[in-house]
Amino acid sequence: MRIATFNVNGITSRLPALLRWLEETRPDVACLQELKAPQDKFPEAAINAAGYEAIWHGQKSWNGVAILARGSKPQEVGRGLAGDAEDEQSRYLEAAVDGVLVACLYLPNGNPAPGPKFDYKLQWFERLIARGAELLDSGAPVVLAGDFNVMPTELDVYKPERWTSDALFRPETRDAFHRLLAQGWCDALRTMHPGEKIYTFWDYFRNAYQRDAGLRIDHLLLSPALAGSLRAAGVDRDVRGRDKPSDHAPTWIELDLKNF
DNA sequence: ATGGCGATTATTAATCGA
Repeated sequence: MRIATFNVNGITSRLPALLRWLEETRPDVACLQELKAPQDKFPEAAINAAGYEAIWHGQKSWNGVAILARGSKPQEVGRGLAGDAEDEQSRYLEAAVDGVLVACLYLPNGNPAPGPKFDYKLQWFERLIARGAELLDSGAPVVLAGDFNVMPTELDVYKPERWTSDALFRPETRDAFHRLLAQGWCDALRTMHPGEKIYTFWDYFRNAYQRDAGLRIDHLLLSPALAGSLRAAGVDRDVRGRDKPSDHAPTWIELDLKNF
C-alpha cells in the first residue's frame, strides 16, 4: 500500500499538476493539505474520473484537507481535533482505508513567533499529541500524514542557523514534535533514510528549488502496529520542478500489508 | 537582514503562507 501526502497550495490552481501526479504514481491513499477552497468547490468529479474517491474538509480562502483512496471510499472517522470548541480551521481529517486508519493533518504555520499565531500552533500541537495518545492506546494501525510545519532536526533544514527563531524550527516546536514521536510513532522517511538530506518543501523565492534550499516539513508517522510493514519511503522531487508547482513536493511511503 | 513568489479575495491591493 502506497500512502502519500501532498500540500497542494490551492487545489483549484493545482488540479492539473495533482491529476498528472496521481496518474503517474497511483498512490493507494493521498492526503492533501491547503485546499484553499470552500467545501462546495472541491473538484470531486475530476478526482473521481482519475479513479479516486475522496472525503474533504474545506474552508474559504485558507487551509482545507482531503483524503483520497484509489477505488474505494475513505470511511470517515472524524474531522477536527478535540480540545478547542472555538477552532473553526479545517486542518484535520481521519478515515479508515483498507483497515488502516489515516489521519491527514495541516499543522498551523505559527509565524510570526512569538505571538498569537505561534500560541495557536503550540496549542494545536498539544491537541494533536492528545489524539496521538488515544490512537496509540487503541493499538490500531495508524498513519499520521501531512504538513507538520516542523523541521525535526538540523539535518532537515538547508541552513539551520537562519531558522532558529522561526515558528517552524523554534525549540518549543521541535520539542512538541519530539514529544509526539516519543509516544511511539515512527518517522517513516527518516527511518528509511537515516542521515540523508531530505527536503519536501522549497519556497518560491530566490530559486530555492534550483539551489536545493529546502526544508523537510511533510511527514508520515507510523504507529507501532505498522512500523514493521514499512518497505520504502521517498519524495517526488521532480513534481516541485514542473510548471505551476506547489511549493511542497509529494511525500510517500510503501507498506507491505500482506502479512498484516 | 530583507524581500522575494504565488494564491485568494475583494476591486488593484491586502493578507497569508513558510
